[in-house]
Amino acid sequence: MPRAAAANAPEDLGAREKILREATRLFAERGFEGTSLRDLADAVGLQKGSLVYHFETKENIREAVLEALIDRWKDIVPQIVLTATTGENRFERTIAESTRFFSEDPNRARFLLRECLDHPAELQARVEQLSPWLGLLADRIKQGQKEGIIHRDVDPLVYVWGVVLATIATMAVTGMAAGIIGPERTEERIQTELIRIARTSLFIEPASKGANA
Amino acid sequence: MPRAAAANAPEDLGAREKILREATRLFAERGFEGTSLRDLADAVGLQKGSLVYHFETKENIREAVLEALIDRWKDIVPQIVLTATTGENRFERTIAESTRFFSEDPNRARFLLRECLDHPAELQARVEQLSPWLGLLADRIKQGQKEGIIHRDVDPLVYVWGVVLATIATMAVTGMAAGIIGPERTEERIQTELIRIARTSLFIEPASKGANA
DNA sequence: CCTACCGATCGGTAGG
DNA sequence: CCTACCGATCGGTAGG
Repeated sequence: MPRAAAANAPEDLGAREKILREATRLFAERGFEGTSLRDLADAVGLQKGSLVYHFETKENIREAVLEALIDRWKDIVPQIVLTATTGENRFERTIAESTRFFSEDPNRARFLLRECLDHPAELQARVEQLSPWLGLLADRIKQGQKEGIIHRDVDPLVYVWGVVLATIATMAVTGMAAGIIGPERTEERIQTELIRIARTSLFIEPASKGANA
Repeated sequence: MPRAAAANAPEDLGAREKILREATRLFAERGFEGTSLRDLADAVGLQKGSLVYHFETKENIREAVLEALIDRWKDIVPQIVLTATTGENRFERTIAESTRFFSEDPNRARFLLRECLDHPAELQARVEQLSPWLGLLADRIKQGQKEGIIHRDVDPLVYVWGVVLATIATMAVTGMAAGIIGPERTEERIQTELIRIARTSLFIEPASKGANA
């Protein structure tokens, strides 16, 4: 019986994970303030007292969801940086890997975007933990500038931040775009154009695929 | 005394506008569900019963805030389209005008972004009303493609949607960026890079200022 | 993990 | 536009 925070008995993991999964979805769709413990308990199939048993407070559930999301993100970032520095088609593969995390579950993007709005200071501190990794990507861009294959007037860190933010925002509201750009192949067209903008605004000349150092 | 929706007596405009102004701010900062009628009444300096007297329901306040925001946006869009089709430095001036509406009050961007998350279907319908204007911008891009000054592989509508969304998202979380890209000239650097990305990914060659048709 | 229950606050009404 | 008040729901507690 996990009365405190850290414990995790065998059967317990299932319950905690189920709660976190449904909480991610509901917080993403309706927001933290728009989701009651009752809503969440119903979605999981428990009584709300049981949620308190596992997490003590609603606020703790929010933090656990954020923590789990950022942990999964951290697992992926090193791989992204590696992709950005080795092999062929680096750029396309880097963007694709960055996008996948959010495109495979847009609720991650929605939850993160809501957190940016609800708790900007906390999110800023979290994102600063990723600074070293973003710095590595920025260094790659600086190197490309010296090599003459990347536009000299790119602001490397701002560019990286812009691409990350644009990816999250695009994925978060992906459903809305259909009304403007038409219902056919909406997601694919957005994805393609996002990559095109990111590539064309970065590299100097050969915009065709496979042309990156 | 305006008992119904449409009325507006002389002294009444002041109260309604005050309520809408504080509601925009609070909904932007804390979200609709995170703002109680009590919070709003305190901010305006009234009793919450008085808010109900003016708007009948909390939901009506949300709709009035959205309506007011979109009305102000609609006033600006035609001017933006005009700028995009005449005069020198069209591109820079077009982006600058598009950005100003949100940069002069980031709470507009925050509220709109929250609405996109809270009520995607409703926002989609609203944005569709702007479709003709966005279509005009897309037409300008298509013309530029024929003239050979804009990349042929640009997806015009998706590009326009992407720039609008990136602008709103950037302005909405502008405070967070300082943690990543440093505290100096943060906003200016973001603005500059956003314009650079938009310009470079659109025009084929002469990226220097003043070079647009 | 459930049942029963708590004070506080919610949006909204009534009456003036 | 205020005062007084309503039932419903909120997050959380107690006890098992």
